[in-house]
Amino acid sequence: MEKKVISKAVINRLPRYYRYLGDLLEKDVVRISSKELSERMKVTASQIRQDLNNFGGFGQQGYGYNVEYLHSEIGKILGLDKKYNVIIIGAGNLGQALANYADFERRGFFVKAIFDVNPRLVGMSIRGIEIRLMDELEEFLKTNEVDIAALTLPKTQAAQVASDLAKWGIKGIWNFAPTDFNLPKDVTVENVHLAESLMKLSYRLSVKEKEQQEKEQQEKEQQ
Amino acid sequence: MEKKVISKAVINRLPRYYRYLGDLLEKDVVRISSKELSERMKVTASQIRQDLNNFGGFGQQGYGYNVEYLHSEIGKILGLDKKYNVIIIGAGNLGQALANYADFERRGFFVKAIFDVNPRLVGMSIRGIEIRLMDELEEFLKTNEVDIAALTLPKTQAAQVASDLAKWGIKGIWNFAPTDFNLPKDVTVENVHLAESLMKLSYRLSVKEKEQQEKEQQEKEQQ
DNA sequence: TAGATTGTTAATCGATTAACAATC
DNA sequence: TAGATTGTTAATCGATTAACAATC
Repeated sequence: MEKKVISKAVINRLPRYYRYLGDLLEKDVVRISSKELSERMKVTASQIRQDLNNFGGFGQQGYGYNVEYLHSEIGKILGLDKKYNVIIIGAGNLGQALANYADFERRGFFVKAIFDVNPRLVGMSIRGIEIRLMDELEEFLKTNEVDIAALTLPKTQAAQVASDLAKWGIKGIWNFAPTDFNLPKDVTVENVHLAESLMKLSYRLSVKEKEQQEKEQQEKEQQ
Repeated sequence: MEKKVISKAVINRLPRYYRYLGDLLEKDVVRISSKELSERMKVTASQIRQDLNNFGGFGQQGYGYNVEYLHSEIGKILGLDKKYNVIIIGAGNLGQALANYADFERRGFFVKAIFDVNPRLVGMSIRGIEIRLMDELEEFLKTNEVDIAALTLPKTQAAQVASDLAKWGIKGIWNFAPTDFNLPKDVTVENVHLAESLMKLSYRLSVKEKEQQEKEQQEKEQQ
């Protein structure tokens, strides 16, 4: 059996293809060629075709790709044809932001509960989703099938909670805490490190600033 | 002049080095070798040395790296030795979450104002940061030096606001809207696409599920 | 059929890893 | 000095791009 492992670079690009195809679908575009898509997405047509052919031949020679079909196929590849039960751990602003983001439901991600250590928040609910005390987490996981836990809590608590979650059978963690976990390899962790994203921005800003300064310096010297 | 362009892969790793070194610093670790760091970070020692030597020789043969010094040097490379004035556009949950995240200040990012189209929010303030009406944005940018605008608003409004910001001189955009912008190349955009991150997680979960199913299938056949 | 565009192989490019001389 | 570990060159590996035959 062809056990083809798809490279991480390809997988990182798939959601972006999915987004662009979804946008085209909304604009009622029926077909698109790799060339046309490449111009919109600012990648090479070659890369698009190469990427897609990791999963199968979705196009047709002389025609291109059917937008609706390709969108749906990439959705399947990304596992968006399934439903996921999600819990949010940490009812701070970020946790609440995720709970409020109804758009995730459209993709099949349903927030079932929010947990927090703060007893004052207990009983509150966001879009009908109840905030519960952390103490109830283990029991909740016994009686509810949960696919993904989003961790929006302080770094100090994150590691402990993550290993508890792994112990209690959670297989998917969407981690917003600025730390890496050491978990059994059957647990999949996807990190969102906001601080690191911001640092990449400041890196690029300061590189450009330096370039600007050097340019000005050169102009001065030429006088 | 050696105009060495640093590869994107290297830059993506820098904030993670910075985080690990910061953690070591908190634990009062004075020195670390590339080998030891590589074990903690689960990358090769070779990669660490190769990455760092893009920017200079920060280590010492036979000794390793001084944690405090290396941390500080990477901070400078990332532009964290400077201060950045930030505005947040979109006072929804995510915008408020960012405004409340005091930790950014520790890195030199200061939120100066929050803007929203909703007049009801105007006058409210978060951690002393005032929420203002979008109409005031242009004027605000004339009288305040703003380095970075965080865009936490709906996709429908994002593109227009982004091009306004570019027009009004903003050079750094931290974009949380699920869309790409087409801006002059002197504007640096760093994207945080949460939905895409979640899709990567569901991809990996569904690949593992498929593997699991195949395994069970094989076991059945062997009987 | 002629034209267009895919799927796929081959060539190129870049990034990672290995190896080791330099040196603290 | 001997041992350790860097900085850096060379080898390997993987990803991207180019090219084109296949085919709609």
